[in-house]
Amino acid sequence: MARPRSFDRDHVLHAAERQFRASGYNGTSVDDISSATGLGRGSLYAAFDGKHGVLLEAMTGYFARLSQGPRKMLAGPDEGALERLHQYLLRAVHGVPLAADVPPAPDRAGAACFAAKMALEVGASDPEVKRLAKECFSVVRTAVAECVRAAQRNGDIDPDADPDDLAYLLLTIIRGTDVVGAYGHSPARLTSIAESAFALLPRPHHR
Amino acid sequence: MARPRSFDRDHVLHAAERQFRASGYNGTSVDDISSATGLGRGSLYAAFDGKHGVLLEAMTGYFARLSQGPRKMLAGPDEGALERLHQYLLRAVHGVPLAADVPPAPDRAGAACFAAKMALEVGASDPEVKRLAKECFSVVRTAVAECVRAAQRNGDIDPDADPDDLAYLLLTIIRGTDVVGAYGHSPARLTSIAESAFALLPRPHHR
DNA sequence: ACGATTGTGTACTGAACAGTCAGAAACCTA
DNA sequence: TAGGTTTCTGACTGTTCAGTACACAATCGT
Repeated sequence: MARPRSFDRDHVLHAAERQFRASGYNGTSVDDISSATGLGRGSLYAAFDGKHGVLLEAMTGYFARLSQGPRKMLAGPDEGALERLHQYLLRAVHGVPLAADVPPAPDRAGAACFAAKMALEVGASDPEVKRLAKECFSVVRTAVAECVRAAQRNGDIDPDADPDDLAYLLLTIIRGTDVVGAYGHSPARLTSIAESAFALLPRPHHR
Repeated sequence: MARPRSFDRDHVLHAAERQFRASGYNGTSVDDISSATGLGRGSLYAAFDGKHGVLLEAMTGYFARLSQGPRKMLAGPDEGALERLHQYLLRAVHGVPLAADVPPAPDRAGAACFAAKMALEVGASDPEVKRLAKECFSVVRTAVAECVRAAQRNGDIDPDADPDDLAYLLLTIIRGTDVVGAYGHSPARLTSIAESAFALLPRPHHR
């Protein structure tokens, strides 16, 4: 009995995320979002309550998408946990996939953690953004810590090491590649960083 | 025969840097800079050629200031190089000092690498900013690599390890703490990250 | 003390901005 | 096919922005 909406909500949020990534939050105007998504200004305000609403929903969608990665890749039996961590590290340093079907990333700068990027720009004055970014970090860190514990149970990582400490360190490395990868290092170098980090993980003392 | 300028250039750039840090580049208006520095718009344009000029000069000044840190802390004889690296790591994860006389940092979010923050926001469309950020990363990485080599010569780090690989990894960790430290972890956790990273450095095999 | 020269602050301009609104369009039901 | 409801569209508003122009004040050599 009413006109149905003619756009796909997720598709719009995706386009907006790309735009925010490219221009930053304050560097993106509502007209930019309108152009990028194809939505008129009116529809934008009706559906998302303006620019800030678009950001929050885009970040929420990103969070849901991001969470699946580490959870799917890192969960599993104790056996093979170390290798899962290895593979996850190798992938994570190359950025967050923008969609489910594009595993690595076309360019590293555009594949930086969306939450981290927005938090660095406006998080200081935007508690909602700050909170969402914290959640993003938390979900990755928790999944990594759980995988470390699994590897410890399997005897692949030194049982004396604090799994939370290691998870914090690995998360820091992954986020660090967002910064240095975007404006410093080549993909090969990022792989090398991941391999170095993995190689330095504390192994159990033999006997 | 002419009136001398009545403001200290470095002091103005410092205040502008604080403002850019707090609000981001696009989130800072020329009036904001004017208020923060006490300079009128006219003087601002005459001395720095507008907002973008202020940013570039502020980043250049930051770069000069930043460079001194790792160079002073990391250079020295081979003996003690490992411990210098240790101390540098412990300090670096807590941020870049805003001035020479305030060693640690009042709040971690405000002490993130200025170059990294600006590069993440506008680097994609601003080659000058991108270049300055790369230089910042490069000077830290080079100093760290040199210190690693010194520690290797002294027998404190595994001579088979690639010092450049280690330097890239350590730089990534330091930059990563800019992100996670600002919006995730406590200072104590940052110290713990630095200690973990240091502890994992590859030591020489004891015979 | 004077005038040339430079710093300083304010007022102005055209453009871009976020947000609003009224009317046109599309859909389902009847 | 007509009615009612929701979405879409594009134009409009007041505000803010970056950058410029200009008048005034301050300083120094002479």
